[in-house]
Amino acid sequence: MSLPHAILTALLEKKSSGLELTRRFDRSIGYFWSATHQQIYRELGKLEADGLIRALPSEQPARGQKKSYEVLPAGRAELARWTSASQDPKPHRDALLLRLRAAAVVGTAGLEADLRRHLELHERQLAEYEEIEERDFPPGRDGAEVRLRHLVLRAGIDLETFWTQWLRRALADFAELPDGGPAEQV
Amino acid sequence: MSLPHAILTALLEKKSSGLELTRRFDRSIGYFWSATHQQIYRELGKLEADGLIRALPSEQPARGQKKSYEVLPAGRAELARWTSASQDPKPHRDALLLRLRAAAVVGTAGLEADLRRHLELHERQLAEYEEIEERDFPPGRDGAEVRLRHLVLRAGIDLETFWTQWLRRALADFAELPDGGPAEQV
DNA sequence: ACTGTTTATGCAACTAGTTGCACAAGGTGA
DNA sequence: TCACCTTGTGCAACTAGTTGCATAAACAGT
Repeated sequence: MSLPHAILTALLEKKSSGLELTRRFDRSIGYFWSATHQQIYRELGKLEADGLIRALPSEQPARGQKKSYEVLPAGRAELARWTSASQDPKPHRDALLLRLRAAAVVGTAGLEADLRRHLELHERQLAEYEEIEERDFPPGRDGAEVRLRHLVLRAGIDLETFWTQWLRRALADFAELPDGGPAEQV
Repeated sequence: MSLPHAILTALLEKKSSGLELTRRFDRSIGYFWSATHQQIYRELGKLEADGLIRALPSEQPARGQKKSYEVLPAGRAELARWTSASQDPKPHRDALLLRLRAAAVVGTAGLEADLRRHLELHERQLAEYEEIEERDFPPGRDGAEVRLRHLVLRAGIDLETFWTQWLRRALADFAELPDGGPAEQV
């Protein structure tokens, strides 16, 4: 139940249309809360109906016509409420770890190539984060807002660092395993 | 679409009833693929209908009567197929990171207490993983199956280590921030 | 006997996210 | 000027996961 809050945050950072939001979700917010454009448009409709945001009255709202939104005071209040409310962490689900556990019983055949592919994806993501860090967070004392955003980026960098290291270890382990793995014994 | 495969894996490790599966999801598989008992029973029904598992014919199947399942050859084949097939990583969603980003625009009031609570939860989880490692994976050369399972546990340990360190850094940063944060400026 | 608790199975309704597609406006090139 | 591509908005159906509750047997206490 956090997509509306992700949208409120993005809109507070900058008033945007649906498509602009979609683009920013692909680059920034979406790194830790992804959403498709269909979700975003649906949610914008709900948020507007609930009086948390409103469309900027600049242009006539027609299909194929850009429509920008801004956050209303009620929206900011709701976001502040949600941010400060205590929340339990949601259980994670990670298909790759599950597949490794499955490989322990049905064999590792074919898995190594995909581990390699995942390693590449995580390396690329890590490089992207590090570029953002270099560009947007040069060393030096910053205000609270910048430091908080930097903290979030650090989480992304450290997570990708973890994954690349773990995947490298996994691949090294695979190299020592008998070909095909446990399935041989079946 | 991985709950069926999580169940197949768990059943291959050990034939179980719905409740036994539920318990094991709470302790072990569930660390990276959680599921409620309702989900598990529903999925067991589907897997049986699809001919991937079957109920052990020992006892009469009545409500309130334990019913154990085992994996059929078709189920093992499907799990092997799924494990070796290439899969894209699913986009993550992390409410805590989103809240931090929101806090950058609406203020950090109330957030610190919850960060502290999350830190405690992750410390507890880390301790639990380390206990499991000590108990189930004593040092020494192991077979492929044990090494794969250890690798999965290492991922859990490293992830929890990341979170505890990141949260400690976040709390240290908070201590230096002006009280309440950016909301002050509003 | 009867009350309550634990173990065990399961259905139904709801919420959130995904996938596939449709529609409209404006620009580009043949 | 017609066919096609891009930009922008949006609906509908589907899939996966969550929440709330119902049912039944076994057992323990009184």
